[in-house]
Amino acid sequence: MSLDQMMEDEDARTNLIVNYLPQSMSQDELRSLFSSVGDVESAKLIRDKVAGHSLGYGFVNFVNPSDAERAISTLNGLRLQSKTIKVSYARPSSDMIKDANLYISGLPRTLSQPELEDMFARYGHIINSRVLVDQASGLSRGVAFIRFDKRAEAEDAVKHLNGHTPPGSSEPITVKFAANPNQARNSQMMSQMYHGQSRRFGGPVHHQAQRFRFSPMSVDHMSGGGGVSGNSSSGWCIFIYNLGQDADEAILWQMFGPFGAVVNVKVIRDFNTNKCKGFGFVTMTNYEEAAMAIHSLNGYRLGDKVLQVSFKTSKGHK
DNA sequence: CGACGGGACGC
DNA sequence: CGACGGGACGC
Repeated sequence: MSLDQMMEDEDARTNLIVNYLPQSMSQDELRSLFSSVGDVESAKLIRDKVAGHSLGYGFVNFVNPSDAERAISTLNGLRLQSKTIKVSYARPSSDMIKDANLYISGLPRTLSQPELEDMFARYGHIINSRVLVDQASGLSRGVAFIRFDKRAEAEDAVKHLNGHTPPGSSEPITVKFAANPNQARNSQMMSQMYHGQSRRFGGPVHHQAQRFRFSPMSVDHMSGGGGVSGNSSSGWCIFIYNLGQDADEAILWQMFGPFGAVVNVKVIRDFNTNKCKGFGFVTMTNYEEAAMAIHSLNGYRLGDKVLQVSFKTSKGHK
């Protein structure tokens, strides 16, 4: 047996994962709480890598397995502020358990959480699941999350159940990997933050040096030809090509926000992998600001790629 | 060298 | 209800 395996076996009986911690709880407070049960070898609060705020969960490794066991029985379900914490054994660390959270939509509104798990259980070990309900009515929204133990199990579930119509239903369900919470939030809420951005992306500076790059419909070439999509009430839709696969909504806000009123941004991702397909859209309210953004950002180098930025062409056209 | 989306992402 | 994968004296 390897040293890694021995240590893993040790950890399996002493290392706990603690979920649903209150936002304000610090790593010291986490350690302190669990020290009331026994000697804590280590306590780690997981934080956002860049922003540094708590992600609401952490790991506590005890010295003695018996204390870890007691911590589960005495602290699991403890109410702290508005939260009820969950204390359970941490699975051995592995990259196979990462990114195993699925997002399911189009579910029958009558489907309960146990029934949902029954549908998915054959593809692997379910760590947790949740059916989202409408706040006002308390009724199912037909949307759920399921976290599998292993990513491969989740992949298997996507493969078999995406597009599948449950017995007694008329509608196929969608099963895909869940976006991470940061990603999901960016599409809403950030519509206020395009003020105060630095000149990192040029900003609405006049007479900026131009980079000449091919763009089928950049403002420079826009005279005759194909229909530029929607002005009207929705604003001006801009097509951004050559984004990297990890591009997110935040980067689009950051790039276009300085040029004016941005009403919407969207990174187009592969349905299953959630990786960017290389392009996205930004809608801006005012033509002049959209034109300035296109003029300035077409040819902009983002990471190792040179962006092509233009008004979106009409649907169905290349 | 690749090229234009589209329901819902946490009660 | 609610953010489940860090860091690890290594290449």
